[in-house]
Amino acid sequence: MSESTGGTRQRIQAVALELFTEQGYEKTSLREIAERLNVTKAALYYHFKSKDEIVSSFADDRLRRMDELIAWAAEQPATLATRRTLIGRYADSMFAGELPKVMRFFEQNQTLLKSLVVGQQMRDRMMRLAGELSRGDESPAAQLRAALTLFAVHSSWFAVRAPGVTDEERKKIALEVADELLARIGDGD
Amino acid sequence: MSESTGGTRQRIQAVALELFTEQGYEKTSLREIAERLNVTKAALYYHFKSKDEIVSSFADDRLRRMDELIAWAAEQPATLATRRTLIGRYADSMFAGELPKVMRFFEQNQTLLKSLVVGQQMRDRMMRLAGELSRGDESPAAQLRAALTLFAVHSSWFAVRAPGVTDEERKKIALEVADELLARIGDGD
DNA sequence: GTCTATAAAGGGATAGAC
DNA sequence: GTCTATCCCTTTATAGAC
Repeated sequence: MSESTGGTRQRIQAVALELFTEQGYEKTSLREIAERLNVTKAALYYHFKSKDEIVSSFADDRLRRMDELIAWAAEQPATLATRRTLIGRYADSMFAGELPKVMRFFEQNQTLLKSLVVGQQMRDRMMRLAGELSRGDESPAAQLRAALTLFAVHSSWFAVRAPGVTDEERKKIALEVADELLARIGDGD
Repeated sequence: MSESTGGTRQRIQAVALELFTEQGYEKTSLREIAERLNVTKAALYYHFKSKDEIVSSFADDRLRRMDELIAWAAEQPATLATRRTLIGRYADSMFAGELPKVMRFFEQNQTLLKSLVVGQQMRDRMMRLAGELSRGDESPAAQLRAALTLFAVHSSWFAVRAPGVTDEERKKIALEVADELLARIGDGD
C-alpha cells in the first residue's frame, strides 16, 4: 500500500511509453511528458532517477516473461510440436495486456537496442527465442525462418491492413503463417 | 565538373549515413559528423541547408528505384511468376551498391518514417511494394505474407548469423524462403 | 510528492571573414 | 569551400522551498 500514492508513477510510465513509441525516445523530452500529466519535470525525477530508468521500469517485466518462455523452451525436445507451442505462447503474450506496447516501443526505437542496457537485454532475449525456434536445425535458412516467425507475430499488428479485423483474428493469421514457416525447420535430414 | 570539389559532399553523406544508422538520427549531432571529417559545422551547412536534407539527399535515389520497380510491377499480370520476379529484382537492388545501407538506415530509424517527409515517402513505397506482391489476393494472410517476403530480404542481413556466409548466399536463402511465402498467395480460389 | 529556479551542457542554424 | 564566432533554443538533471 505504501506505493499507491495515486498511481502517478504508473501514469508517467503510460504516457512515456506512448510518446516514446509514437515520436521516438530521443525526440520526446521529459518536459513534454510532464506537460501531458500537468506536473513539472522535477516531479518526474522524484519517481525516476533518469530518463532511461523510465524505459527499464516497463521493460523489466517484459524481460522476465521472455526469460520464463526461453527457460521453458530449453527444457523441451526440439520438435515441431515444441516450436508451435512456443510461438503460440509468445503470441498469447504479445496480444495480452500492456506487453505488446512495450514490444512496439522497441521496434520503433531500434537504436536503443544498442545504447541502452535494457535494450541490449531485449535484443539478447529475441535472439535466444529465435535460437530456440530453430534449435535442431542450424542451417541459415532455418535461422531466417525462425526470425520471420517472430516477425510474423509482431507485424500482424500493422501489416494486416484490412478494416475491422479483431486482435483474435490477427493472432490466428499470424500463427497460421508462422506454422508454415516452422514446418520447414528441421526437415533437412 | 563544377560539382567535383573533392567529393566533400559525398564524404558527408557517407559519414552521416553510417552514424545515423549506428547511433540513430536524433542522437547523432552535426558537430559529431563534422569532427569525423575534420571540418566545421558551418562547412556542412554549405553543402546541405539542414540536417534532414542530408537524409533526403541519399534517400531520393532509393525512392526513384523503388518507383521504377512499382511501376513495372503494376503493368504485369498478378501471377506467381510476376511476384517471384518482383521480389528477385528487389533483392538484387538490396544487395547492390549503397542501397542496402539506406534501407538499414530507415529500419534503424523507424520514427523518422513519421516525422520526415522523405520517411513518409519511403513508408509509402514499401506499402505499395507489399501491395503489388499480394495483388490479386486481398486476404489478410496474403498481406502478411507479402510483408514478410520483403522482411525476409532485409533480415537476411542480420538474422542469418552463421559465419562466413557471403552476400550471394544470403540473397539465395532469402529468396528461397520468400518463394515459399509467395507460393501461398493467390491460391485461395 | 510536487513546486520554482537554475545550473551545465549541447543542439541546429546563421553571419561574415578569408 | 571552409573558417571563427555567436545566437537562440532546448535538453537533462539538481537544489532547496513548501
